[in-house]
Amino acid sequence: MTISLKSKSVTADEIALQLTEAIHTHRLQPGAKLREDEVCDIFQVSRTIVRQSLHSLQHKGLVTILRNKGAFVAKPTLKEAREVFEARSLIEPAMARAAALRATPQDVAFLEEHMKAEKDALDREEVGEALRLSGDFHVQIVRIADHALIETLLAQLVARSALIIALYWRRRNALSDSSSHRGLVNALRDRDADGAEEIMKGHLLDLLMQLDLRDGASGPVSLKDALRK
Amino acid sequence: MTISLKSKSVTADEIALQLTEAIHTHRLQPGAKLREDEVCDIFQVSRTIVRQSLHSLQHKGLVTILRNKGAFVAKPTLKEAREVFEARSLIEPAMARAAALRATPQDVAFLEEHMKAEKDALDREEVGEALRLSGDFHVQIVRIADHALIETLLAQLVARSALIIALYWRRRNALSDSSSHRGLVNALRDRDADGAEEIMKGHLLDLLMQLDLRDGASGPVSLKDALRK
DNA sequence: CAGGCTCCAAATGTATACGATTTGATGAGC
DNA sequence: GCTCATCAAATCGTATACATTTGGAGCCTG
Repeated sequence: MTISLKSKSVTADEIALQLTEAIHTHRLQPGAKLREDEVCDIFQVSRTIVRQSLHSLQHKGLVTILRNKGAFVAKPTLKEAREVFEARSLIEPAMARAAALRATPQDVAFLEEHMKAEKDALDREEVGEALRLSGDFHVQIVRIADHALIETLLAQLVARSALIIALYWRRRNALSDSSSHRGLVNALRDRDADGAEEIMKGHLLDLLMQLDLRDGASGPVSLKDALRK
Repeated sequence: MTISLKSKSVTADEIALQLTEAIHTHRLQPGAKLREDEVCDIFQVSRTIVRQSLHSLQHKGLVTILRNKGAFVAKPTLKEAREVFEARSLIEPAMARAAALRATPQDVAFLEEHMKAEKDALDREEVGEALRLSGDFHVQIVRIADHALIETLLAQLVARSALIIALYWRRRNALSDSSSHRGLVNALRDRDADGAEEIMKGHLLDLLMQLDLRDGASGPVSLKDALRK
């Protein structure tokens, strides 16, 4: 979190992070164009850096780059959306099980704090922050399971999930149903591997079931406005 | 293989492909340094393009880039190696099941051809090509399962697997044990979902069991020699 | 002679300049 | 009035020049 004071040193990662946040909080909607020069002006860096950011986000699946056309916030199809949650369903239950077998009291305390922060964000009606924390909860489970590769991998899937929620979610407030997270923390505390696995499995199935076919298209957004806070 | 004759039109992807092949065939060993200028000379392109390639390979997990230090062929730790195969064990059995339910006669014929090509490569003692085909077989299963996201994902894991084999394999020729692949194709042909899933599970477990703790370090290799064919 | 310091060459990081492609508008022709 | 060719502005792709960092050679010093 050390943000350099020298204004010149805005790194590609920082730009990617801010763009990611804008996407997660729906200030940047799927399909929005990300013109290189515009991003340059906003962050006061050269196109070299901006291009690094955009390519990085493309790898994470948040941005689609079309040669000679430009970069756009990714707009997952319904099939891609299902695939993301199917992939998570393959991975996360096993991670929940492993986490239950490894979780220390410190880990459980950390998750408790995490859930509290999520609830607070919801109470303050900071939906974007709540969404981010809700996704990060799943990543933290994998961290406790001590599986660095899948942690990286799931972070990407979670990032895409936020995008998908923007497009295909039936009822936005459904994500505030934190009973599954509560149950998971309890299972981890009790070293209940089977329980943790089952809860995670059901939780992800719930999420998948709430995907909807409605057309998620909506008007474009000014990039500059989206990044202003 | 095809080194473009028009010196101007070597793309970043082509360079990444050739480097990947050199890594897979162990002509470039884990830890080898990839100096930007050197790669520039070899392919006659600017550093811009080379940097794109190296970053792309970093994302795939084949190359590690250290800031202000340079790019190196990745050298997975034993833990990372195990994680790769654990991740595959979570994903691939389910894909084998899905593939068994969807495989057309054309798909089965394609896999038969694929296995034959692999056997031919082994007969010709083209170990690198055989290794590549053996890995690609797994990716093709996912393609048949019609899961684009996991197909991309597994392709990366398979690429890393080749690296791991270079470092941690107990007996190189073990990969020539193609009976599991044979069994998989049969299961797909017979629409035997349970069988396909079980075979894949066992196959990956076999692979994991053959990882060895021996130190995989070895001397550096000349980059130019590694790319000459 | 060991230790460390300065300075320089080499390699990477970043910005800018130039060229190629796309796009949207304009206007001629049907 | 509509269609299509043409062109200019906008935008992206690539190469190159400049800045920064690193690692080590060589020298000084204790």
